[in-house]
Amino acid sequence: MTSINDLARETGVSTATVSRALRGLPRVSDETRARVMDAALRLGYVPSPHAVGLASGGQTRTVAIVVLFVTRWFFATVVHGAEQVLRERGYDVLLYNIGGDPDARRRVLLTQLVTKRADALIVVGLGPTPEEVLWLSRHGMPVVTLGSRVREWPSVRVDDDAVARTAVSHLLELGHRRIAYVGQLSDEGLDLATPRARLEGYRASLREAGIEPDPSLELEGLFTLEGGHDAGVELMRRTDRPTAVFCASDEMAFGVLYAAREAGVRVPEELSVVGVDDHEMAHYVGLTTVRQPVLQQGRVAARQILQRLEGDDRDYGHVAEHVELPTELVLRSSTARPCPSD
Amino acid sequence: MTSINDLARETGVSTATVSRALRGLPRVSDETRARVMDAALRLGYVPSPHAVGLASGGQTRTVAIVVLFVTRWFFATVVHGAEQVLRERGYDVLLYNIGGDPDARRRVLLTQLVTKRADALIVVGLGPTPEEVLWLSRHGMPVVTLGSRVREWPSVRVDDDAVARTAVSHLLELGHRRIAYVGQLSDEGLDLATPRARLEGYRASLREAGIEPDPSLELEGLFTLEGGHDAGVELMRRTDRPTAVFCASDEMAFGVLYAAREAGVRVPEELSVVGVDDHEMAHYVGLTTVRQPVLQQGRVAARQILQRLEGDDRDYGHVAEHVELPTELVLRSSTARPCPSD
DNA sequence: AGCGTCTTGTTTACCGGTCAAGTCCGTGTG
DNA sequence: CACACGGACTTGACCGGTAAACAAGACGCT
Repeated sequence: MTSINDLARETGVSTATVSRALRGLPRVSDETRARVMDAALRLGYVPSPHAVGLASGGQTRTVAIVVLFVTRWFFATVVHGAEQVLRERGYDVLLYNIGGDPDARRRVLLTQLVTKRADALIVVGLGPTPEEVLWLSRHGMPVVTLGSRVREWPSVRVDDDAVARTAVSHLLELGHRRIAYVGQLSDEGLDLATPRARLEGYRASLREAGIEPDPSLELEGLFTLEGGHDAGVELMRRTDRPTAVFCASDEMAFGVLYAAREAGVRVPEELSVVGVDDHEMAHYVGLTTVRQPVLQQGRVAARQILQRLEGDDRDYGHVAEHVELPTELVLRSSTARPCPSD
Repeated sequence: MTSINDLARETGVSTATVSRALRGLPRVSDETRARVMDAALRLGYVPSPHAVGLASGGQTRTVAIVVLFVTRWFFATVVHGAEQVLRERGYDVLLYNIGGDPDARRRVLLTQLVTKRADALIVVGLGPTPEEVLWLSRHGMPVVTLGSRVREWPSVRVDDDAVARTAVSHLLELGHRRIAYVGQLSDEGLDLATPRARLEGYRASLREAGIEPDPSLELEGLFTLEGGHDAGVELMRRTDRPTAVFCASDEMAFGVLYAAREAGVRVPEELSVVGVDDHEMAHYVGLTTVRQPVLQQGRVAARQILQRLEGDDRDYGHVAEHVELPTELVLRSSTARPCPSD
C-alpha cells in the first residue's frame, strides 16, 4: 500500500508538504500541490485513518449505534435515519446488534469494544444502567439515548406513558372495559425502558377510568410478529376474552390480528386492536395505531451527537438536551365500539 | 485518557512489558502481570485502536457491510446474520446504507471511505461494476458479494434464475397462462443483480412452456410494500387481468395481496400470488413463496470473509468460493388453479 | 568456578501521519 | 547594502502502541 512516504519520494518533497498539499492547507505552491495531487491519484494513495487518528487527537469519525434487533422495523428505521445524517457529515456508523443477550450487552457497552473505536454512541431502546452510565462517562464517550432517558445524557424519544394513554383512552372512549395488554413484561437482565413505560401507562389509564387492571389480561410477548401471535392465540382461547387489546408495537398487533382471524374472531366487531408505531404495513391491514416518528428519531439523535462532537450550531440550531417528539393516534378499521352482546 | 505510558509509570515497568502483560503474552512474571492488570483496571485503561492498528499491520478488526436499504427485511436480516458471526470473532461491523443513491454508492465504494477503514467488505445486493472491482482489488480489499456474483470475488447467493423458474413453474403447473411479473425493471444507475435475474428467469420459464412473455404484464415496482401495492392497483384495474402474479419479493407480494383485497379480487380463487423470501409475515398471510435462507446467507458471507482474513479453517471447514444456497417452494393459500370462468 | 540457559525486563526502531519550529531564498525597503 | 519579511519547504518531535534485539540476574550442571 502506498504511504505518504512513497508520495514524498515520488514528488521529491517532504512528507509534511505532501500532507499539507493534500489537505488543502496554505504554504504550498500551486505547482507543487498539483504534482502531489497527481501522484496521489496515480498511485491510488489513501491516508491511513489509523495514522491520521493517532496524529490528530484520536478522532475516528465514527459513531456507534447499539440496537436490540436490527431486524425489527423500528430499529432498522432508526438506524437508517441516523446513518443518513451521519454519513452526510462524513461520519461512519458502527453497528452493534446485541439481540437481547445480556452478555453481548455487557461486552459491547462495558468492554473496550465501544470505547475508542467510535467518537460517540447512540443507544437505542435500552435503558442504560448506572454502571454503564458511569463507565462510559468516565471514558468521556458522548452518548445519546433513543427511546429511554437518563439524567446524564441527551435523549430523543416519545412519551411512552402518553402513547399508552392515548391508545387506551381511545378504547375506553369507544366503550371498552375489558382491555388486554400485549408486550414484554419481564426483561431478563436487559433494561428495556419502552415496554415498561407502556405497561405503566396502560395501567394508569385504566385506573383513572375507575377500572382495576386485571393481571390476567397482561400478556407476555416478544416484540415480534410471532410474539404477538402467540399472545393472541392465548387470548383467543379464553372464555372471558377481552373486547380490546392494546399492543406495545404494531408488529405484535399484526400477530394478534392473525391470531384473531385464525380463531374466527372478527375485527373490529368482536375485538378491537390498537398498536404503536405506524409500521408501513399498518396502513394496509387497517390497524389503528399510535404513530411515532421513527425515522426522525434517528435523525434527531444523530444531530444531537453531531452537535456534541462538533459544537457546531450552524446548520441545526440549538437542539434541546431531551427531545420528546409528538405522537398521534391514527384511526383505521381495527377498532370500533364493543359488540353489545359482549 | 490514560495511555500505556501512564500505566508504565504507575507500575514502574516499561511500556513493552505493560503491553505484553495485558495481552497475555509470555515473558512477564505473574506478579508483574497482576500489578499491571490491576493498575489498568483502576485507571480504566483502554488501548487506542489507532495505535494498535498502526503498530501492528494496519488491521482494524472491522468489516464493512454495504446494503441498499437496511429497512428492508431481507437486508436487515442479512446484516443481523453477518454481525452475529463477526462479533463472535471480535470483528466490528461498519454499516453503509446507500439507499438506492448512485452518488452514495460511488462515495462509499470508490472513495476513501471504505478503503482502510475496514479490513474487508461485504457487498449486499449490488452487482459491483468493473470499475469498483478494479478499484477495490487494487487496494487489496477482500470482498465478498451477497446476492450477486463476479468472477473476481467469492460470493454467497441463491440461484435467482431458478427461484423465478420454481415460482413460475408452480403457477404453470396449476394451469395459469397469463402470469404477471412485479419487480424492479430499471436500475437507475445501480446495478441490482437480483431483480434482473428473476425477471429473466420468469421470461425463460414462460418461453419454455410455449408462452411468449407479454411486456404489458411486466410491472415496475420498488422492492417495498408500497411498490408492490402500486403495481397491484395497476394490475387490478386491467380489464384483461392476469390470473397469477409472480412478485420478486414477499414484501411486494404483500402489497399485491392488499391491492387485490381492496379491489375485491379474491385470492387465490381469482388471483394467485407467489413471492420470494419467506418473510416472517408470509406464514401469517398465507403467502405461497420461494423460501431462501436469508440469515444464513449473512452468516456464510461473514465466514467467507473471516476465512479470507484469518486463513483459518479450524472452525468452519473449507468454504467454497462461490456458495449457492438452496431454495424451496413453500405452498400456502395464495395460489390455486385458475378459476374456470377466466 | 565457569558457563550456558531461562526468565524477566528494557531499549530502540518503527507504523504513517500531523504540527510547531526552523531553514532558505528572493524581495522590497530604509 | 544590510536587513527585515514572507512564502515555500524541511526537520524533528510526537501520537500510543508493537516487535525484535539486547541485558541482567538466578539457576543448574559439569
